[in-house]
This record gives sequence, structure tokens and C-alpha cells, in this order.
Amino acid sequence: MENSADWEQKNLINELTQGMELAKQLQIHLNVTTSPHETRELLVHKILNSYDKALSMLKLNVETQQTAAAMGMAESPRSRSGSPHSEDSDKDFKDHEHKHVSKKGKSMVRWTKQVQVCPGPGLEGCLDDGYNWRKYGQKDILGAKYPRGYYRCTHRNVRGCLATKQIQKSDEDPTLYEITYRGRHTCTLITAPSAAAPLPNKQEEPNMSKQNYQQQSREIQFNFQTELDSSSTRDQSIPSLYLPCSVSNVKVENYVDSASMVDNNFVGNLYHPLLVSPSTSAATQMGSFVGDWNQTVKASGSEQLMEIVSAASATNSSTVGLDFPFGALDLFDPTFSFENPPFF
DNA sequence: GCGATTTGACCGTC
DNA sequence: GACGGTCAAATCGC
Repeated sequence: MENSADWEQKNLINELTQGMELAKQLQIHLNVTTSPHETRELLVHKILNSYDKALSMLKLNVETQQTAAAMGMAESPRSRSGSPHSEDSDKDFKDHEHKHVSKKGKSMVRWTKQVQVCPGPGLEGCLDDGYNWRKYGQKDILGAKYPRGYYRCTHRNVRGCLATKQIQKSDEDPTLYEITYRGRHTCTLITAPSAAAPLPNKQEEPNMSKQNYQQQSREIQFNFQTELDSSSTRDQSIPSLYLPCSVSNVKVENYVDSASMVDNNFVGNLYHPLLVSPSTSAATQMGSFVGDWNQTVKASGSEQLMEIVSAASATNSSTVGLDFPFGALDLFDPTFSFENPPFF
């Protein structure tokens, strides 16, 4: 077992190192204006593949450990659960869900993101994170001027996606929203692109029409899924999508969740439409994780990419945990920071 | 009619 | 007991 672990670790280091080298190459190509677009894309694909492999290794490892640990996991179902075996997928799921709910606060991945929205029409669109959210409650919070909205993933009933989020408007600045994400989207792991199509809910509808957004998101997700599934495919262009107009500050409040890490799919989350833009590819964003976790990367416009890549290249960390729960975490926010680095 | 939202009530945690 | 989180019936909108 010990040898096997060493071997896996070496492979992991190799993949991560390779990813870093590729990121460096990409950086060079980005500095050269004459560099063909295809070359950059190719590098992006390679980086993605490299990190995908690394992630798979990590996941496999974690999964093995967690499966054993989960065997003896205590259950604390809530009293209000209905019949355990119902034809209704909703009820069926709820019963399952109640076994996790009581542990949610402590064990689920939770992170907060502050979003400064742009005033004017389509304001709520800035809050969009690309996922389908359904509001299930609203509550006045003690000491808060504005009520807190509770949202869960639309695919919760059908696919058991446990992701939820809370939106709280700031007291001081009404244009500032604090969005707390809990859990991660498992719907994006199981589903075909059409099923996981991100679509802003009514309150967060962006300027783009609902239909267009949905279609575009589906295409993007599909394209990227295809890309990684078949690394030989090189000639597909990277789809583009607008980025939110928000300025965010992200805090990971409770990173390590062994249970959710098991099904964590970082690469899958990279298909997230908002994680894709012409100027900032998912791969280069991944590079930012290789850097110092205490570092706050601040960048804007085209400089953003370079700084993030630099952060990746400047650090020689090969033991970085890449199993991120940041499904909906907006890695493209011009400003993001992590408190309590989740690793090391 | 169906899906999403609202809102009062319930439950668990501290 | 207070508070936050969730449920579920009622309501709304397409």
C-alpha cells in the first residue's frame, strides 16, 4: 500500500508539474500576439487534461478512504420525513436528504461570495452564477435589514443535487450581495449537458434572454465535456460567454468536507459557463490554485489572466490539493481571496 | 395545468 | 428560548 501510494503521488506530481509547464508555455504564447489561436487552445486542452488526470488520482484516493469512513456514519433523520419508499422522486429524495441535513452545517462545503452588482436594469443578472436555482424560503435575519433568500438547485428532486445558496443583501450597501453557497452541484456530474444546463432563475435573470442563455450554456458545457472526454479533439473552438459584472470577494468558510469531496468533480465544474471566457480559460484559472493560498489575486481585464498565470508559475508547489468544491465559485471574479487555506 | 414563488409553521442547534 | 434553515400549502404567473 505504501508503494502504491508513493507511485500515485509521483504520478500526481508529474501531472501537476506538467500542467504548470504547460501554463508557462501558454503564458509565453499569450505574450506573443502572433501566436496562433489554435496553439493556445491546444495548450489549454493539455493543461485541462493534465489536471483532470491529477484530479482523478486524488479523487480515487479520497474516495477509497471515505467509502470506508462512510460505512459507520451515524444517521439523524428529521422527524418530518415522509414515507421512505415513495414513487415521488421528491419524497424519495427527501428521505435520503434528511440523513444529511443535520450534518450540513458542519460537514458541507460552504463558502461565501460577496457580489457588487451594477445598478440599473438587469441588476440581478450580475448575481447569476449559471446554475438553476429555485427559491424555497425567505427569512428575516436578526440584525439584518433585508431578508435572506434561500435557494436550492432545481435538479435537487430529480438528481439529488444538494447544492443550496443563500442570498443576503448587505445592510450598508444595497448593491452588495452576500451569497453563501453550501454543498456542490452533483447534477453537473451525472447529467448530460441538457440536464445540467445552467439557467438563471427569475430573480437573477441577466440581460441575455433566458432562451439564449440556456442554449449557449448547454452548448458550452457540451463542448467542453466533449473536449476533455476526447483529448484528441483539437480543432474545436473555445466557446465564449460574458462574465458577470460583479466584483466579488470569496471566502471559503468550511472547505474540507470529506463526504462531498468524494463526489467532487473539479473538472466537471470547470465546464461551468461562467468559468469560461475568451480571455480567461478554465485551465489558466486552475493555475491560480497552484499559487499561494494566502495570496489575493487582483487583476482586471487582460492583465487578470497574466497575473493568475504568474501566480501559478511562481510557485513550485506540487502537492496542491486540487479537489475543489468550488463548483459555483466564481474564479473569474476580478478579486478573489481565500481565507483559511484549505490545504497544507 | 404546471412550475415557481411566497409565507407561516415546524424543527434542530446553540 | 432565540434563531437559522427547511418544509409545504397557498398563491401566482405563464
